[in-house]
Amino acid sequence: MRLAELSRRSGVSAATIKYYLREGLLPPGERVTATQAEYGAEHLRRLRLVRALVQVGGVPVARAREVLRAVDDAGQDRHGRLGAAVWALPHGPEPEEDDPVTALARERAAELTARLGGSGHGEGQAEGPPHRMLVSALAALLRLGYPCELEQLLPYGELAARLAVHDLDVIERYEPGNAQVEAAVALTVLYEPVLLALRRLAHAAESERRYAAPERRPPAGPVSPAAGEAGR
Amino acid sequence: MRLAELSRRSGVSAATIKYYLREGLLPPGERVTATQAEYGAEHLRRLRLVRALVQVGGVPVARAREVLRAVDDAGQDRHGRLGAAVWALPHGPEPEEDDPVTALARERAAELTARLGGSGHGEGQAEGPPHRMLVSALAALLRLGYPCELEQLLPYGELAARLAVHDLDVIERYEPGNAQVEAAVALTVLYEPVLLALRRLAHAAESERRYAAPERRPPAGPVSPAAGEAGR
DNA sequence: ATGATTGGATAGTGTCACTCTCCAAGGAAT
DNA sequence: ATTCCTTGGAGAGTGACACTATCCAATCAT
Repeated sequence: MRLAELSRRSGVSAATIKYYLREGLLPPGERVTATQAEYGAEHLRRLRLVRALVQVGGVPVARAREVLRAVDDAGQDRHGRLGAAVWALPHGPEPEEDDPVTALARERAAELTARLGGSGHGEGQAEGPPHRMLVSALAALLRLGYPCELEQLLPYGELAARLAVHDLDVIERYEPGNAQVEAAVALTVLYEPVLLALRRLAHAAESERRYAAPERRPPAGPVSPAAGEAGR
Repeated sequence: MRLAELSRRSGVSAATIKYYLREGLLPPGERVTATQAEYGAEHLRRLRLVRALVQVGGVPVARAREVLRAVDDAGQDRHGRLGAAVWALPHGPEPEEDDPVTALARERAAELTARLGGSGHGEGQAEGPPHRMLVSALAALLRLGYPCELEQLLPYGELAARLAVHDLDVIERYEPGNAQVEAAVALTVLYEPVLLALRRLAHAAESERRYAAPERRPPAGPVSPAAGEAGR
C-alpha cells in the first residue's frame, strides 16, 4: 500500500507518518520507484503501536524510538530486549544528588526492594530508570512531609509483584519471538493508564462510600442518572 | 519571608516562583509596601506541593491550578473537594467518538466497573475523566489486536480497589480539613509514579526469574555489583 | 546619598509533536 | 504525447508549554 492508504487505514495524517519515518519510528517502505514506496501490514501494525505509545502511553517520540529499537534488536533474547525497552521508557526527572532528602528516599527504596526481594522484586535493578523513578517520587513525598513508611509502601510493592506475575502469564500466551516482546512493551505501557484510571475510580468510589452523605447516595437498586454528580 | 528567601528555602528559582504567582498556582504574598510582599510557611508548603505535582506527577501547570482551586474550595466537604481535584487531573486524549473500537472499549469498561461495583468501584463515575482515561487506554489496546478480556482486567480492578482502601486509611491519619484533602491529592498523584516504578521493577525481576539464563544470575547470597547489568 | 534588592510586567528561549509548503519524479487519462 | 494529479522527501513553520531573562520603578540597608 502507499503512504496515503496507510494514513487512511490507521487514521494518522500523512504528514505525521512522514514525520515518524523521518524520526526513525517507522522503518522506510520498500522503494518501488525513485519517488514511491510500498508499505505492508507490518508498517500498519508498527504505526498503531507507535500511536499507542505516544498518545496513550505518553512516551516522547525520541524515547519511543529507543524502545522500538530494543524491541527489534535481534541480537538479544526476550529478557534482554524487554529489559532494554523498559529501560528506555520515560521515568521523570533525575533525583537530585547531594540532597539529604534524596539520600533518605534512596534508603527507603533500598529497604523496600530488599523486603520484597524474596517475592520477586528486582534487587538487581538498583540504579535502573525504574529505581530512579521510585527514588524521585519518594523524595518528593518526603519533601512534602509525608513519612513514606515502609508499612505504607509494602502493600504497593506486593500488589506490583502480583501484577507482574499476572502480566507475564498473559504475555506467555503470545507466540514467542517478536510478537511476545511487542506484547510485553504494549502491555507494560498501555496497562499503566488502565491501572491509574482504575485506582482513581476506586478512590472516588471508596471516598463516596466513606464520606458522602447518605441522602446523596441513590437507594439500593439500579444506579440513578444523578449519581454521576457525586464525585465532583 | 521575602520571595528570595522562599526561593532559597524551596530550591525553586525566583523567576519560577514569580511565574507560579502569575499563573495563580501560588496565592500572592501579603503586601508590606507598594513593592514588597511577605510570604509565610503556607506559601512554602504550597510551593513544594506545586513542584511535586508539576515535576514528579507530570501535571501541567494549568491543570495544577484547577486541582489546587478544588483543594481550597471551602464550599465543599472533603469528598467533594477530593473528587473535584481528581477530576481536574490529566487523563490523556479524549476517546474518539463514532469509532466502533471505542464503543467496544466503552462496553468493556462498563462490564468491568459493573463486576467490581460490589467491591467498591465507581459505577457512578461513568463519564468522569478517570472513566474516559480507562476507555481510551482500552481502545488503544483493542486497536493493537489485544483482546482485553475481562478475565485479564479483573485482577487490575481488584488490586486497584484494595489500594484505594489502603490509601484512604492512610489519609484518615491526618487531621481532617485542608491537610487531609491536600494529603489525598499528594498521595493520589505522587503514588502513581511509585506504583508504576514498582510494577516495572517487578516486571524486570519476574522476567529475569523466568527467562534469564541461570549462569547470568548471581549465586545465592549478597547481590553482586554486576547484577545491575541484568536488565539491559 | 547611594548602591543593592524587591516584585511586577513583558518578551524571549528551548523543547516537543506535529503541520505546512514546496518540489521534482512518476503515473493516469485523454 | 501532453496534461494533470498524486507521491514522497526535505525544510521551515506552528502552537503549546514551562520556564527564563531583561527592564523598571519603588524601596531598603548603610
